[in-house]
Amino acid sequence: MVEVLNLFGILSDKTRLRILLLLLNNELCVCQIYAALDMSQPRVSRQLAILKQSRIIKARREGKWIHYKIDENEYTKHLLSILFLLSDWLDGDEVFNNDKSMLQKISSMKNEISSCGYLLAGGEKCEE
Amino acid sequence: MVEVLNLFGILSDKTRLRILLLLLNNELCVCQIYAALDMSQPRVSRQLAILKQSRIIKARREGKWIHYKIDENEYTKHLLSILFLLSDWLDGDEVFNNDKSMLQKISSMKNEISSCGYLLAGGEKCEE
DNA sequence: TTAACATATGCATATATAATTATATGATTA
DNA sequence: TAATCATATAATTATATATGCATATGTTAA
Repeated sequence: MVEVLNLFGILSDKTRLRILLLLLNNELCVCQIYAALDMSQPRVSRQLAILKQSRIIKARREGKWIHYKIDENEYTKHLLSILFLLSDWLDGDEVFNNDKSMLQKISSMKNEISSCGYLLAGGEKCEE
Repeated sequence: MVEVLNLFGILSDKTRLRILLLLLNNELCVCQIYAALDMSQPRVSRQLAILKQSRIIKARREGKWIHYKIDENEYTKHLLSILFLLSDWLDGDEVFNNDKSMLQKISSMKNEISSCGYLLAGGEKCEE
């Protein structure tokens, strides 16, 4: 029962839930996630660390970037069933839809994302 | 998305999850719940109040007793799908199975349950 | 090797929430 | 009406956890 409770604890946080819904069909780097969610980088990284420690997601380094995706194991098998129900339930949800369309826009960008403005139009540098 | 998050928050507490799993197929009075879970009455009542306020369960008074059952509405439709997945996932879980067999034992008792000992063999009075 | 960049993490703080104990409420029965 | 019983709730305390800010780590490029 501990596993179940832990899973629901994971899913009861808005940041984590939004991250997982983004990762449901995609492998993404940290910058794409915080840009899509319009959140600070530490905020996203902290939750990614929690998800990783619970063996819900897996990291893969590629140069400067670290990509995350859902780790497929016995535990996440159940998670995926739940997320599947959810994507149905959330159909029409404003936050959910907005996250998805944001992701769409930036799916091919990585270099254009900056940690100070989250998503800079033309890849400008941060102003200090 | 708020509803979804609230639901997962509800399900991430062990006391509440165990209560909901008991109520999945039964209407029960408070005393049966705290006896089956071997918990104090206030502890159970507090969580029942939270579940009721979230419109997950419904109360029905019958004399001295108050019976609770899952409130069937648009919201709990999704909850039930999840609980259904869960009862499968938890198959073999010790706490889950123990709760169920405890409930079995006391399903026909109500007068034999006392708030001081939770479940008294022959309906004795509490000793002060 | 230095600068720039992507990501992670330590610390401090704020907030939420569960449990216990004691007591209140409301119904029944003597 | 008084006593008893089932349940609810208030107050306190303890604990967990999310976030922001600052900074550390590790990689690439100049």
